[in-house]
Amino acid sequence: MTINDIAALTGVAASTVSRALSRPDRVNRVTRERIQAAARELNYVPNTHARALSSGRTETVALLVSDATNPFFFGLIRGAQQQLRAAGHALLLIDTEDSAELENHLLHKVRRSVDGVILAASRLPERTLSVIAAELPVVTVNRNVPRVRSVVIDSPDGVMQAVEHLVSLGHRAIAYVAGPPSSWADAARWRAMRTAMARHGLTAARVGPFGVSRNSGSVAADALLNTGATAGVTFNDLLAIGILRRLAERGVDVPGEISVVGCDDIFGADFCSPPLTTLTAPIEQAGRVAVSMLLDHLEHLGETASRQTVLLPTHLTIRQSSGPAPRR
Amino acid sequence: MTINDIAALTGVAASTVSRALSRPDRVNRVTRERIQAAARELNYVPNTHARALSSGRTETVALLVSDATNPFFFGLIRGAQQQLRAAGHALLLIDTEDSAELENHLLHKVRRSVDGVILAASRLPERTLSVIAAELPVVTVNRNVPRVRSVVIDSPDGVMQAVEHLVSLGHRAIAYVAGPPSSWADAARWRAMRTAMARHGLTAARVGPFGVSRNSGSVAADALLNTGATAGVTFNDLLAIGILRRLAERGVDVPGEISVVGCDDIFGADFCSPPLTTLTAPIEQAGRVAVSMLLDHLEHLGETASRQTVLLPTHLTIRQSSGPAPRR
DNA sequence: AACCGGACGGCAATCGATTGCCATTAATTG
DNA sequence: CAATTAATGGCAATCGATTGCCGTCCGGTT
Repeated sequence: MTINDIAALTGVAASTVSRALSRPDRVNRVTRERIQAAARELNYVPNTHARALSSGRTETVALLVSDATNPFFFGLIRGAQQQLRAAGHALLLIDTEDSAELENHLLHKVRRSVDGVILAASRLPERTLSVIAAELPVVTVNRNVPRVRSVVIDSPDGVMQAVEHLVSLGHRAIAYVAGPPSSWADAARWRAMRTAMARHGLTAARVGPFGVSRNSGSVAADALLNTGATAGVTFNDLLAIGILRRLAERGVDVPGEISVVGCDDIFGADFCSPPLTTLTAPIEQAGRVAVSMLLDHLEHLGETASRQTVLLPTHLTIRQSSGPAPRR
Repeated sequence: MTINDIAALTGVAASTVSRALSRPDRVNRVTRERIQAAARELNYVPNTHARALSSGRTETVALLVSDATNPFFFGLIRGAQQQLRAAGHALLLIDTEDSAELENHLLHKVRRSVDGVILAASRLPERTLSVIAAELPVVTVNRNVPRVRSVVIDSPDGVMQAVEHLVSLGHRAIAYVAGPPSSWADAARWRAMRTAMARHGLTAARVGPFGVSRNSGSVAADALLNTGATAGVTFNDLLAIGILRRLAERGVDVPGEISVVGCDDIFGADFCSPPLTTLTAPIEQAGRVAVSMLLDHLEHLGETASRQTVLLPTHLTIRQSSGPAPRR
């Protein structure tokens, strides 16, 4: 089942078999068809590693996520996987465990064994990222670095919508519940939050940073209550759901006493209790777009990129975790 | 940054470098250390593909899931990923889109590029599975095939617990909400359900099969109500959560009018409303164990396996979706 | 002194495909 | 009709590591 077996069987040279299979126009129709028939017959599958070794193309893309258990990434993985399969590429999934060091280490390790990488929620400093992008095709998700192509979900815009929503409901004291300090998205959201608040002559409170797990939600909920805010916008839904649970435990009525707005609209946001008002992000699409950009880039290496950054819109999905500000 | 560069730099043959790095005891201490130092210096990372080509070992394992969006698999992916990283192996994630054909096709495709595969929720017939297992190290999850090692989550036992639970609450008419017909686990659960019911002189109703998505939950809920059952045990939590939503829409009180028990205890099962009574499965552990078994098998190829099947216990986690049977 | 065996390291084949280059043949053209 | 060009397919090098085999050196035996 190697190219040589087929060559022997059809009485041509191995190189011809190779061509018949990968550059069909380079070989005569009848020869080609004979070869292809034989290949099909023998159930031939080219050896990925041999191909990679000689051609340099691996047909494999690595997707680095900071935490494989975070439902946010499920959509991303799904989208990426879909698009990659359509292109006949494989998906190497890598969990960086939220550590910049590990991320860097693993990146170096796979550098030579993939065609490119997608960095979802990279924790790497901008400089490192630039270096890596120079030696390996990279697409980042939710992370903007000069000269590195990226797909970013426009949650800052969404955060503004969220603030408008809350302000229109009479909220004046609104807090931002922060996520990981090394998260670019976190910084962007906080910035947007302050801007939006300022527009109404208000200033946003801020609590955190918190880890992005439901457990951190307990601490976050308590901190949120301490600010005296009547509404909180959280870094992501996981945190928000955790907060909701803690508030329920403490007997705090949501949205009666406090409103909570999440971010991402992950699996579960629509059926937690109360269902979460959140910024719906096109996560799966982000995964698909990231792959498309990467593959596109791979095909036109050397050419100047048409578009370096794709901004995906979000919208506020209002459910039952947000409501009118309580009367004082 | 190849083995040859290091060889040139240290003035030894490439073969010596290779040995110094992979079979340290085959080379003199001082030579070895000189080489290792140089390797570290140059930030050398062996080329995966070259290594795979000559040695046959790829240090890569494929994980095939039937649907990457199903939260059940998240835990599995996570567990597998963890264990693989610990062993320095890579994870190739493959989504078979619930199609036996595609699964088979993709398996053949990756056959030569991985050391082994983990089949989570395989849709393949037993015969095909046997054939594949003969030519490639395989570990299945939740699927029992002779001569193929596997880790199975003992949900049949859990189903019995669930039935006991429901019967003790006064339920007599209990229905099983079935999943995909090609799912081995589904068959096993249904069997367990009938056995458990029979023990009490009862017979279980059965509705389905349904696809495993929340949307199928709507249809399933209606079908479930039609049976007149006062309780339903579902193939999995995703379905159960979908059912819960539909029941809420229709104004049916859970557990007042009907009890619902899920299976797996996925993310979300604890915070849907009402929180779902379900069979808690050690999913992440299953992923870890599957990888361990596979790696272990790889190390002792040829030897007779110590244990072919690992059975992981489940337990019933009682939440608020199950309660006393309604009075008639 | 002759011999033996182990430690060490080099040589070269090998894994399976890709690809630049060249030879052959056929077709086109002035 | 000679000559240029295009189509086709083979040869052999190459990618980067691994590994079986062999030679050399050295210390220890008898």
